[in-house]
Amino acid sequence: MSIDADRIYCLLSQVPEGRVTTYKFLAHAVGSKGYRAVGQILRNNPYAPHVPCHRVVSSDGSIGGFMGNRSGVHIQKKKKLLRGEGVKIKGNTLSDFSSIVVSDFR
DNA sequence: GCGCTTATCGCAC
DNA sequence: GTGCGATAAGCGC
Repeated sequence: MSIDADRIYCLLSQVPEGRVTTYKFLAHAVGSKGYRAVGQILRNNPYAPHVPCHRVVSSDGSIGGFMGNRSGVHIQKKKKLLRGEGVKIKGNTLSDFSSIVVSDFR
């Protein structure tokens, strides 16, 4: 089955500020194991600012990478942005990730 | 305990 | 039609 990109955007859209989600759960939420596919959809991001791709992190709580290449220093800005929303970031990983990760969309 | 490899899905070329 | 890419999980050493 295919991952409904619209579903990804919908779930991500309902994630409040100061909270993040993981590729694994997003993929699982749509009923697929295409963890990478989720990132791929976010990579194109047709919904742009409506879909806070920087709010999506890896299952380990690490930022992983955004904008198609983790080399993007923009990640640093994202981390700071998330921190401004109430998300504490440690290096390349979320400190309170386990406390802010939304693993239950329903 | 840490590292590398395999599996999986979507999008771009 | 093929290849690459924002990951995840498992197996090996």
